[in-house]
Amino acid sequence: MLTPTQLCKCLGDDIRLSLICLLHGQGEVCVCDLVEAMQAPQSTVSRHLAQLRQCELVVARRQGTWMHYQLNPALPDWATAAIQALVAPARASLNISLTNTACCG
Amino acid sequence: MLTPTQLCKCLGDDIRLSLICLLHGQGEVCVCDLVEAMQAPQSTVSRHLAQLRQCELVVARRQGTWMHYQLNPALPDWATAAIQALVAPARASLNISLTNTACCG
DNA sequence: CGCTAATATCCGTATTTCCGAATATACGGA
DNA sequence: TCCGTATATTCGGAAATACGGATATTAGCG
Repeated sequence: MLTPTQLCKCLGDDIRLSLICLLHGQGEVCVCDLVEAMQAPQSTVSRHLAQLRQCELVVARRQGTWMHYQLNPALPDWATAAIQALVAPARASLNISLTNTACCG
Repeated sequence: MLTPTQLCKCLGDDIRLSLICLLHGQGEVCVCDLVEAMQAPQSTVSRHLAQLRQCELVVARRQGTWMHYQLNPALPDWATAAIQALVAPARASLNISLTNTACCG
């Protein structure tokens, strides 16, 4: 079960916090869009996504060869509240933008 | 200036998160009480306090040989909100208790 | 000044985390 | 069944972080 320390550890990294920002309020986003937005190697993004999955911050759905990620809609309230508080200032300080290329269906 | 990533890094450690919980809603607490509550070596607690000071999450006031710590009352709103969201579940998962021995004035 | 108490800092070591190229896996289509 | 695309995992090494005993600093007191 997710603990506050684990949540903070997950969010205490620029790449992971950026991913959370990209997903927040966006519904599902596919990995290729995340990789492009992050300007980081695919393996790096994938590794961080795995970590977010492991903590159950995000959930993934496979559609053919594509994976669609979204924030776990079943997060505990305190986690949702913490993320909510952080997303806006994180977007500002990390320069987040998602150019929805919709590379996939 | 405090960034969301930095805040999360600070809170992403059991000892530091515990210290924040001990200070939250408590006004000033002196180091000896914190060391006792944490059941950790003094140098370890002091090192983590220094880190929290560096990020300006806490502020310290000297009174004679004692140091009194408290949450920085001038934190940005988003940081206050995030901490607020985390403190209750953190107290539960970390088993926090402050036996106010008031070792010092 | 010398002594003691409270706290901070140093420093060598152990542990954790991060990176990204290479490789593996899963899937759809020919 | 073989191929190409999308994504995940592996792995060795680099970098960051944590630890705690020893030591330094600061203050009060006689």
